[in-house]
Amino acid sequence: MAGKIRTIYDLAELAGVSAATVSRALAGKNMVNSKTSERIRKLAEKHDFRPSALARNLRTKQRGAIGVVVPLGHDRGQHLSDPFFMTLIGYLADELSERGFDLVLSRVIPNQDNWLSKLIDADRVDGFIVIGQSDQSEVLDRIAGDYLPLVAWGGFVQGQIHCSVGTDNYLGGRIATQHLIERGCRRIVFLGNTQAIEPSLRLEGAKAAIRARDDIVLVDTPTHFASEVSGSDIDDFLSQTDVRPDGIFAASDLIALTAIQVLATRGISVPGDVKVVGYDDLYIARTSAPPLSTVRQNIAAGAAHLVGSLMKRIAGETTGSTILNPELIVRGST
Amino acid sequence: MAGKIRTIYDLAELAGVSAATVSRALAGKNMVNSKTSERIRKLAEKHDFRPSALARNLRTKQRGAIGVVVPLGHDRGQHLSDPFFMTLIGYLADELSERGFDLVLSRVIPNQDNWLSKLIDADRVDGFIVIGQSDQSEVLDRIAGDYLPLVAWGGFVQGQIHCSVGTDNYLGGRIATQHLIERGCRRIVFLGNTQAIEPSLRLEGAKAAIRARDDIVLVDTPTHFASEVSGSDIDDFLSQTDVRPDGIFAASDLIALTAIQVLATRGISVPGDVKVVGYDDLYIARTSAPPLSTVRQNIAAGAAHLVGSLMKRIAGETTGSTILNPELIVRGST
DNA sequence: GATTGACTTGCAATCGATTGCTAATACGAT
DNA sequence: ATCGTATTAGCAATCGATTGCAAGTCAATC
Repeated sequence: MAGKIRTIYDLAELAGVSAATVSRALAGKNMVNSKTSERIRKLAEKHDFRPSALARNLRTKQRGAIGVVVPLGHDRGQHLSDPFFMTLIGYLADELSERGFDLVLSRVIPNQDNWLSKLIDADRVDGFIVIGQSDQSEVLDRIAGDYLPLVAWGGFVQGQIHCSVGTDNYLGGRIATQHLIERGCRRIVFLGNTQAIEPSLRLEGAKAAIRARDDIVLVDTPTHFASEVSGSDIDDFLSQTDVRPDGIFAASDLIALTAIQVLATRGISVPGDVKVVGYDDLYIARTSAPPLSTVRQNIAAGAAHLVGSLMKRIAGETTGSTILNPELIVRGST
Repeated sequence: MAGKIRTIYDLAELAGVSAATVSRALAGKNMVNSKTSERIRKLAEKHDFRPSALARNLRTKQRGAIGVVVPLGHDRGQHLSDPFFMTLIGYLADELSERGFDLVLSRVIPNQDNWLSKLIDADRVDGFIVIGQSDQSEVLDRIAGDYLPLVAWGGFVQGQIHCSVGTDNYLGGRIATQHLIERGCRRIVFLGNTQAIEPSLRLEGAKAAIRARDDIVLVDTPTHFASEVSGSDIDDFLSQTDVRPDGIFAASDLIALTAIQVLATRGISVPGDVKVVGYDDLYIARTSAPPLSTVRQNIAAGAAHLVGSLMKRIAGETTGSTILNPELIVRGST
């Protein structure tokens, strides 16, 4: 009975009009008489009929979906569970569904240069949001010339062609380090993997903060850190270095918390012996012991900008990159 | 030049055959002459042409995508960033893309009973994986009669109609509690929100573990705990209760770690004064201080079973629920 | 009474594949 | 030379919408 209505033709027959009219009525075009339109709408509601999105997409060449892609190598560990990415994806899901788009999630292992072209050719989505460009900036730049609807989260570097949204990592690194200096730190260690663009910018900022001071030592990152820095990495590093740090600037909250744990096992107190500042201001930063001082990235705002820019690009406009301001949040660890 | 090939008709013209032949050659049907087929394949490769998935889907009524849906209320906090779910989603992404399916992520606020029907009616995917059924078990059961391709992660209860994959929460709760008892705990607190099915089963298991013993007290969960239990919730609870616990069984690693932090601020040592056991065995359980004893859920295996069952159901078979064995992992917190 | 124009509606082409059926060709067997 | 049987290829319908264009209705205007 009620299950009979599958297509607009069925509904058209039921309503005694043509499929074209049904299509227009359901699409809310004011081209049709308001009474007819209303009647059709009621009927559709009653049989809870929804026109096939697929057929519409074929005709209109719109997909109604956005690809969210996280490039990560298997050799780099299980990245997709990174709480920062996940929080961002959560907000993206909200923003996109509000605008009627599905979110198609892909994780790719960028071992071939054409991973992005392949995704684009598959033609299943209207545009892409790339999260965590890591070291794939050239790939993005190469594509950006031909393919408009693509926006990336992450660091901005002078001269880049693709559109990115992110916080000012350089500034974030600087204010974090300045904060440590103000708290009296003189031997500062930076923990993070500088192969990815964002951490390396944060390190640059940190260097800038100590530039004018010759009483302060910044210990550079050993670049062999995996992007998911583990406790033993940090432990090894602290054993090797002859500088006993009194301040740690970590490139993420996760690294910072790991560092605090490692310090605890060595009997070093935070913030007594060493002060620690993180990056991101995730939920876990608030609940840790001690609560973590950190550089806040406004993830909700970031998601809104990513989607906003992408929508403009889908509409054919070009957009510039967006750089949000990071904000220092001072808590118990410094 | 190279950009001219958009449809199989273009390619057909180029190859001097009909579109039907191109379609069959590209689909790998052995109905076409192998030389013709090879030639067409080469040509497609050269112009890197891929037939429109959309048009195919319209014709074949297959979508090539799976909906992964996380039901959560806004009033229940930002659930999507729950590290357990996210780890699971990561594995699901792998399993699905291996089988050529896209992963369409939706978070829904189940404030209307028809959230699932709406998703199904939208007809954009071949099937659904529901993660974290929480209190929506009836909704799933109601749908399960009519709609085959749906599998849920989570607890299994006798008599349920829908297909679920999960660990034996009852058993997990029992072995966790037995472990605490063996370690000498006599006043045990369960922390978790028993409105959701999984935690409530874990609590049942815990009760079973102490049933035979009358020298042991189990303090029930206050049900007003939000599903994302916060530190202050736990703090409040510990203040209210007159039983000073010597063992805590937390319904998730996250809750367990939060509890350990709260205890630390009260000057209570773990595992000295109180022993704590968590649930899930996430990455964070290994790196916490002290490392967390916990009940391990094999997430990778779970993802494989979810996708496996779903594929069978898409093919028209029915499948029973899968119950994986939880495993106690003993670390420093007990 | 004819013309105009604003509103509505329907016809039919189109998006880009897939596939049942038919037709043509080749090859071996009788 | 004829027939039977595989092979191989093409025609045309189909999936379920959208939309440009044409046509019809009806009231207002000249």
